[in-house]
Amino acid sequence: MIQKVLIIEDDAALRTSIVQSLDLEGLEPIPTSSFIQARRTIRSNFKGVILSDIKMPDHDGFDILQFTRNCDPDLPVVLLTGFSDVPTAMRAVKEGAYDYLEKPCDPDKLVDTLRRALKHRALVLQNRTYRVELDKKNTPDSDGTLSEQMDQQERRILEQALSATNGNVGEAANRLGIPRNTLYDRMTRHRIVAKAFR
Amino acid sequence: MIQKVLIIEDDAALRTSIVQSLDLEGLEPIPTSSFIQARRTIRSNFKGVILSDIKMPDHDGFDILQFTRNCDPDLPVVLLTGFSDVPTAMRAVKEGAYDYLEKPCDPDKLVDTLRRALKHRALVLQNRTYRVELDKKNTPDSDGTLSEQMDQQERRILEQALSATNGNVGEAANRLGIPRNTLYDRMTRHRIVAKAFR
DNA sequence: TTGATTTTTCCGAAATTTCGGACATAAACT
DNA sequence: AGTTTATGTCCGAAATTTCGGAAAAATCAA
Repeated sequence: MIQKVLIIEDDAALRTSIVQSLDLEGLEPIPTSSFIQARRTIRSNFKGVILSDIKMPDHDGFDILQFTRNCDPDLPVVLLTGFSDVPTAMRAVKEGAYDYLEKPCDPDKLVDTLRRALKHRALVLQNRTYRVELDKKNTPDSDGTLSEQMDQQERRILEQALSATNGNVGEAANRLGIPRNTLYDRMTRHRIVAKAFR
Repeated sequence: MIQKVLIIEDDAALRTSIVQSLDLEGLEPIPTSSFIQARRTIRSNFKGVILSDIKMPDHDGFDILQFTRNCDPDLPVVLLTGFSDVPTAMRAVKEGAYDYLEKPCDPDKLVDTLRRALKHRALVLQNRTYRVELDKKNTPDSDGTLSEQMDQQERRILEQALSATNGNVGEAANRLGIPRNTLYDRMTRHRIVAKAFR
């Protein structure tokens, strides 16, 4: 399970306190004190979420939000907002922030929210890998000579049968419903050796 | 995008108010006044989320939570909790509720939370369909004689080439790099007729 | 209908593949 | 060393596939 939390918070005391809360709950805090510092960690395949103060000396939450969304629109950003800043935070959510928390915040609530965000992130990432897997399975058609395509397929089947039988040629031949010799013929044609599957 | 929200709330006034808020935001509220009534809607492939009062005359939120989790552990349940009941709600979250809201609740916050839950649900459902798709693509291997598997593959390639050329056998043969006659041979073997692709 | 064009089938020789059997080799076990 | 077991190669007859040429059938246009 992914559980990194990139923290962007200039107030050192609050930062340490958050780190402690997360550590206690088995999450992996990555504390930073500024957007500049955090920047290089924000990537499209970052295996975690972002927790950022919404108001900081050099940058505000919207910068971070924009940068992050540009980098990966499905990377959750949770904002920490001061007492009177709730409307701003709500606006930020409308613009794509995942959630917000009011600043003197209950550690439990913080962790709950982050876990939700992390689960969301995990789902998105898994979704992506599934998608590329499916693409891989769908594309291999449509090009190459018939004999080339058939050769490839034959090679795949042979390799699969061999690895299923742990490199035992005789048994693989049985499974494939062909005599042992024929399998050897085909293996020779494909330059496959059983040894590679043991 | 999925956007159903199964509402379980015995207080009619509050229920209507919630329905209005959701309607306004383009969600699809399904109002019910009791667990019994809501029960039949809760299924493992329900394309939405559940919003339930945590405390009601006949049942409490934990019943609903348990029933729902039993039915589909990835079906988000958002609980509505009274003013003094926050600790209970937090416990419910630990036990698998998706989130909770304190009862005199801001419609915006309500909708934000539900949207998060819906997004979560959408991801889970899409994930599942991807998974079965992948299974479908992965399983057709590994069984059947080699010649059977090759036949299937050949048939697929042939049909694909033919449909790509709109049923023109000559052109299909060109693409496949074999003489027309050979393609006819193979088509005959597979009982494929070009006419079917025009 | 007639003639031209395309699609499909038929034929048969050449090429390729199959597969049983024999054999050489290597590793594992007694 | 001797036995067993599995790998990998070679041979050659039988079976299957390929593919050019030609004939048959279908389609189309005038």
